[in-house]
Order: sequence, then C-alpha cells, then structure tokens
Amino acid sequence: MQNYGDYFRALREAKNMTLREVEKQADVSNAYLSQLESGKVKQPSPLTLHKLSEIYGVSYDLLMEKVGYPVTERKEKVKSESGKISIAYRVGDISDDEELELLNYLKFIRNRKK
Amino acid sequence: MQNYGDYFRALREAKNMTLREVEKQADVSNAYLSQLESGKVKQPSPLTLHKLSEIYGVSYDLLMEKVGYPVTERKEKVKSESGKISIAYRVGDISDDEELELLNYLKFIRNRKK
DNA sequence: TATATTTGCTTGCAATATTTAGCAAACCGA
DNA sequence: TCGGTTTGCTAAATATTGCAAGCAAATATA
Repeated sequence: MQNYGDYFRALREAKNMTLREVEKQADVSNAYLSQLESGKVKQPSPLTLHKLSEIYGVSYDLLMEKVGYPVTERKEKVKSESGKISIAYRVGDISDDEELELLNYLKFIRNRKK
Repeated sequence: MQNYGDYFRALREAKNMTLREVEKQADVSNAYLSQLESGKVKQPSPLTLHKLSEIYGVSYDLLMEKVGYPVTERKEKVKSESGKISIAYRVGDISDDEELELLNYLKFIRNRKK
C-alpha cells in the first residue's frame, strides 16, 4: 500500500477518536499522527505501530506489513489476511481499497445516529 | 540486550565472512555493518535485520527481539466464532447490525463499478 | 456577540539510520 | 622490496523519524 495514511485515518475515525486522544493513549504526538495520516511519513517505527495496533484493535503484524516492513513468514496467506479473515471467509478476499471503504462506511454508520 | 554488536560480529565470523562480503549479499554498506558490530547503532531497521537474518541463518523474529522491537504476539486467540463475522479483530467490537450493514455495503461496492 | 476550547495541521529542530568517500594497517604475489 | 589488494574503520553527508511549539478554523460556552 503506497499511501497508508488514509488507512490510519480511517482506523482512527472508525473509533471516533481525535488526534489528541490517540496522542494521550499511545504517547505519540498529535503532530506526528497528523503527518502519518496525511502521507508525510514513510515508515513509522515498529514501536509506534505496536502502540497504534493496540489502540485501534488491529494486529501488529498487519500494520508492519502495511507500511512495508518484512514480515515473519508463517502461513503467508493467513497472515496477510489476518484482519479480514472472517469476512474473507464468507464473501471472498477483500482488497485494500474495499477495506478502506468499509472502514469509512463503519465510521459513517456510527456517527449518523448522533 | 544492550550490546548486540558483539552478537552480530559473532554471527558474521561464524560464517567466515568479511564485512564486504556481507555488504554485497545484503546490500548494506560495510561502513554501517562496522558501526553495527561496534555498538554504534541503536536500532537497525527491520529491513536490514531481515537481510542479515537470511545471510546468517537466524530467525528474523529473533533479531527483531534482540534489538528491542516489539515482538509479534502469537498466542492471540482467534476471536471469530463459527460463522460470526469479526471485523472486531480490527476495529473493536461491532454489533450484528453493523456487521450486516458492512456486508451489504461491500456488496454495493462490488456491484457499483461498470 | 464575544471568549474559550478543541481540532487538525505546519514549521523548525534534535536524534539517528544509513551511505559515500577515504584512511591505515595487514596481506600478497612478483 | 614494492605496488596492489583486502580489511576494518571513521568522518562527513543525507534522509527520516518523531517532537515541541504554535497557528487557524471550527465549535462550544458565556
């Protein structure tokens, strides 16, 4: 994924969190988070990814792979799909683009009732 | 491990390789390898570790852990019960209603084009 | 309306990963 | 002995991560 900034933004918004909320929980500056989401960061450190993975509830491996780090080779298929495994199980593989749209739609769902 | 420089040097010497041989195979400068082995580098990048792990025949995970990166949790249990779609793994718990909407939206996405 | 707070963002800045260039000592064949 | 090569190393330069500070627009509150 070349521009994973949108992906991180979608994750945060799906949780309805502000940059400063994530800043507090992850101990990562909102400034840096902003740059990350706007595509100005190439490869955030594994430590940063680990913190974000816990807050957003996604797997650390998935984020590592997303930003282009080598990933431990074990069950290549299952690993790369670890986050989408259940949906894939029912409706087939989900592309990165589709995944992003789904996350954005989830955010929409959660906000429309307010 | 605070001084893993010695560890990297031991790995290389165990294989009877020179800095420049490793440089060629890993595409990492001999200068940097020298600094790495003398403890002047704090955290070599995952990509560099991956290359070295292949040349030295040790596991990528081991090197990642050695230099202090967060390690991937493996004992995580798969939360998706049979038939139950679980994006929860990614974005936290989602309700049955949300799940249904996401699936419908996915279908919409896939039929939308052309 | 006016003031205060929130929110996303940009701008320098420090730290550090990694490279290029090159040095000095050891090694090696003629 | 001697010119060439190998080997490990250092210094300077470049690139990127991540932060502190602060700004502008939106939003909340009086």
